[in-house]
Amino acid sequence: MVEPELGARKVAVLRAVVEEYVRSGEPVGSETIAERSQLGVSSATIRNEMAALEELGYLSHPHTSAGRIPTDAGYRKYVDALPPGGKLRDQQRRAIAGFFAETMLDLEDVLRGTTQLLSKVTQYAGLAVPPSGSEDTVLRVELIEVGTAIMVLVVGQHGGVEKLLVERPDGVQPDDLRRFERRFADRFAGKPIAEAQATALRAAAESPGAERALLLGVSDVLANMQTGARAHHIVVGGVANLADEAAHWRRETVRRLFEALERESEMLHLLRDVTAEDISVTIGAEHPATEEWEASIVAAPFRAGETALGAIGVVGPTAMDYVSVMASVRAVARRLSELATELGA
Amino acid sequence: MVEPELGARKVAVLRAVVEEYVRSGEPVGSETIAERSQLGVSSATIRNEMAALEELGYLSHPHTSAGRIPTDAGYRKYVDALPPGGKLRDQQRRAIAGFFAETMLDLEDVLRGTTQLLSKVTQYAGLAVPPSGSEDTVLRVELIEVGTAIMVLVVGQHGGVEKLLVERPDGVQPDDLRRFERRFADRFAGKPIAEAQATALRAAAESPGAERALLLGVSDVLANMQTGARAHHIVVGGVANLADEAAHWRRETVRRLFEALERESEMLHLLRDVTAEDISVTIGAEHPATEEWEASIVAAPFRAGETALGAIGVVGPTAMDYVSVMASVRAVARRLSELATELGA
DNA sequence: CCCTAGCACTCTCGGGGGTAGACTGCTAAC
DNA sequence: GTTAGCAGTCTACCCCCGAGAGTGCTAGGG
Repeated sequence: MVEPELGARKVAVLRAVVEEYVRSGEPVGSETIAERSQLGVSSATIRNEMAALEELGYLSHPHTSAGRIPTDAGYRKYVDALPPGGKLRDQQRRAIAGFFAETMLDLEDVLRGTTQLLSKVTQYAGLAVPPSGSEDTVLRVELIEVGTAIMVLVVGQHGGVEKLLVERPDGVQPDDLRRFERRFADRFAGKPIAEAQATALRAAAESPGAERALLLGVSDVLANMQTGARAHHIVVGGVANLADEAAHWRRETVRRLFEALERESEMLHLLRDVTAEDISVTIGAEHPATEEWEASIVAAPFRAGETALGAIGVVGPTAMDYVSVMASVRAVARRLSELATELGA
Repeated sequence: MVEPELGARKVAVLRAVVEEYVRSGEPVGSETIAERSQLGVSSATIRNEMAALEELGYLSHPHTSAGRIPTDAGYRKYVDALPPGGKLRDQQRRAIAGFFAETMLDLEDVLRGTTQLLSKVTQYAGLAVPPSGSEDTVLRVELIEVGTAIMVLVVGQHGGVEKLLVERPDGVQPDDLRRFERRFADRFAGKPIAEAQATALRAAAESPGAERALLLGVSDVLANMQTGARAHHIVVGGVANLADEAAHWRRETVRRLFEALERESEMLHLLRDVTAEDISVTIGAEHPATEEWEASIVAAPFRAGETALGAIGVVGPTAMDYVSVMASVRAVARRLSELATELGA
């Protein structure tokens, strides 16, 4: 694709239009831009620039006598042209600092809180994808009698816990459980989840009845740690903001958005893909998922040390305050990484 | 309060108005009722009855030349007059049976699925309150090294697991942990959560540094099992339906509803209160919470054997299909109780 | 005494028409 | 390259009006 090099003034006009539209929610006219932007040119000049920007596909026109609104491509251009280090408003900075000053030691709680923090700070909805566990290793395997069943419980190196009840195999005694537990410890402890899972499955095939059933249980639990259960869920906070900010969202769009948040899987892919970069912005039609609901997603990964754990982000209308949201997401991701590094070290 | 004894025909008219309004979403006229209900009287008679019902506070009038809509009191009267055993539509029966035919062994997953089932079957949103744990007893206490911290993990008799990371006290060795673990087992195993928590707290006061820190951790975990963490969360499914059915809900109302679902606490009280009865219906202004968002909640408790565990329910507009929703909630609660009884036995 | 037919009355909803206002795009001058 | 000025276009809004829906009331009938 040819990247049309825009003049500095066109960029300035585009920025002014985006920011004014985000602020007011209404199509922006040339007069407004001429007044509010510090460009020192008349509205006629702005009109010419706007016409050019429309030609280039960055702005559009609801109808002849209306002002301009940015297209998805326009938002993209705007975001890409943004100066790298965004500033937080004091209030936001304080909210974020305050949140991370509290001591919280359970990652799940932290993420839940994080989504609420993001939604409070940005006025949109906050998202978080918990660690998938695929980088984790097995720390401990426990077999515990619960009622008539056996609970298979695995603890990961990063403090993740996953459990499953399996039917108690006939004739298994408490002593047997302890014996199995020791055997499992020898076999699995310290191994990466995926490898341990494969081992468990292989071992199950060669083992007699009782141990077989338990090994299958272990395998299931490990499978869940990798891809299932906790890891398949995204954490969402502040969804009420979506129904509100929705002032200029159609009902139907809101409904679709909620459905997607509940289906989780596509949202998950979208956020997982983010893990490679520093911060990523997906705008409207750029992604089949977001196209459907005219939304943008700003997301950033968080890490413990060098290993990527998960991602956090914000969903909002394409007409969102990108500067502020990007700064917030980046700041929260950084703090979260620090916290995770500290915990996991 | 004087209970005005309504004539049978008034009850029939009220029922017809409620059902027609729920079906169509529009104010109902006397003509419509005369045609569709099998009362065999003319619209003029219906008009008289309607005027009387309005006088009694069961119906209201958006404006002079509009039909009637039920008031909250009208819905209440209608619900109370409903014949006890509601019938499920075949499709609903099948969906419910299918859901419970799958083997699921983790209560949390089951509840999550339950809310989605309810929302699918009723077209409103499904709710569930997990067991509070206050009826639970301690099955096992584990101390596990995770990174630089110690994870305190407690398993309850019903298979609930709760954990917390605490900082590792200075100079604690793996052997010490195992020693503490044995001591904790002697002290806490088999005791009710509340009692164990009190014991842990008392013991902490009398113990030296290292053990003290861990006992405090145990106490915190037990406290969470009773009232915190998991128990403070409600499970919600199918919220997208609220933004949809909202066809005749104001945006603002939808937003408030979502906020409440996220705040959780008031919703929780509302549902906890339900635990006493068989099935409970809260309509609009009957409860300060539901008044604000013009919604009704149909809820029922579920039990394992004799002990009440939690509750499930459905939130929807006051103009909901009570017959169908009540039948569904009742059926799901019954199946869920069976399942829980089986698991906990 | 209850029910019903009929009718006058009320009020909303939707469409038509006309206008004010907001922008644009163009042209011509600087 | 920029700007002032102006004609042209399209929407949003207001007002008005008539159709239609539904009520309440009254008078008559079983």
